[in-house]
Amino acid sequence: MKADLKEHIQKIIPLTDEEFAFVNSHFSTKKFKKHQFLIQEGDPVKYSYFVISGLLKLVYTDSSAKQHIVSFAMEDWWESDFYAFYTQTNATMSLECLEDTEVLCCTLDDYKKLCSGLQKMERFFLEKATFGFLGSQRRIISWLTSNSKERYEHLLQQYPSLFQRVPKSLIASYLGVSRETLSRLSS
Amino acid sequence: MKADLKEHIQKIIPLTDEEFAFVNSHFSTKKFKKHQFLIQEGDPVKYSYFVISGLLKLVYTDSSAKQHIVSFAMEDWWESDFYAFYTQTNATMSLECLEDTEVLCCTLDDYKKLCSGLQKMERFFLEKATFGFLGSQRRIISWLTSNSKERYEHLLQQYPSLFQRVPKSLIASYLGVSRETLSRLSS
DNA sequence: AATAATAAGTGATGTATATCACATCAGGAA
DNA sequence: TTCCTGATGTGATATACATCACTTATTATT
Repeated sequence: MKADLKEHIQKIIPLTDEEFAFVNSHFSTKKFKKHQFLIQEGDPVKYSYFVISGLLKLVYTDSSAKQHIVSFAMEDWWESDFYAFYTQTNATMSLECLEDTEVLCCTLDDYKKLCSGLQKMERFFLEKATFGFLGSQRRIISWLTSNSKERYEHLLQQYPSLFQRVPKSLIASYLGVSRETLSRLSS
Repeated sequence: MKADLKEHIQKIIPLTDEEFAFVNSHFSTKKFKKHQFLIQEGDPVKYSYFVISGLLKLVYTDSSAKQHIVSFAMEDWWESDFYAFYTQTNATMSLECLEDTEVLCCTLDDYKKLCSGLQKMERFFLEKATFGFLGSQRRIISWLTSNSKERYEHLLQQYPSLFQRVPKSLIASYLGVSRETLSRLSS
């Protein structure tokens, strides 16, 4: 299972077995069932998660109790309420399983030790953060330049598997349109 | 002028004079006049920029030649077409002066040397990338949860000075509404 | 198997926003 | 000055999308 993490890191930076043992010691494994919460809005955020298997949704609930999908997290993705995690404040979002899910967990303390103890890991996280930023920027550009139908088709093309795994109402919420509109777009 | 950079870095990580001299040696200074381009769509992106004074717009031009403001960059901000910069590909966006602007320039090569040569700088850039990501995520959430008027008011409250410095048509483009709609919102 | 809950499609209607057209005003260049 | 360009406001109209209401199909629960 933890072999997944090693491979994931190696895509960016090669690690010796010894180095990986060090990395490994900063993670713990947890399993969750569908519908379980890894993070609940209002609670402290203890971990940053690396998804080994399964699927999660990161949800922001607005003042009128409407839920918005901020992101999905599938195999090989990192997810958390990162703002709350880094600043050690309470969660403003929730993280919930859409399928049975297995994750590796890393506390902020372990994250910092990992970065200080092994410069390669700081490099690794820098690369992750950079491309995370670029991904968000692309999503913003897609908002600015495309209509709902184009955004829908772009997502379909980028993550076809997602459409097999989650109800369309959640896809709609991620795209920022109503489920009725999404239904009409796809027909 | 370069004192600005030192102060900016020190907000995150203290540097000795010697360390700062090392950092400094990886930047060059450039000045641009209003309407000049730092990056032109289609050209290679040689630098990542730190804004000392002035104001820039990062613009994405869509297939129907319509311009969209991806971001503004003011004093103390880092800006570039980061995807093109990191991957050394050609720019898909342009970066243009809205005012006379002075910047510090860093090549990808120097960026890498900075990170390898001084772990503090890798830490610094990791923090910048992380909070850059979080900023973009907040902007996405604001898209998902708010209407145009709310997004307008939120921006006004967050960056009141921007409204003194740029025409409202550009604010509209940043918010993703037409300039006519923005005009009606603000009245 | 029976019942309930969730997912998905679709019509009718209202609303926010884009688009087009035009008027006004300010600042810079000849 | 006079001319031009860019910025801003505002009416009229078109359009994309949300919302509400209802139906049908699928999946989960007892």
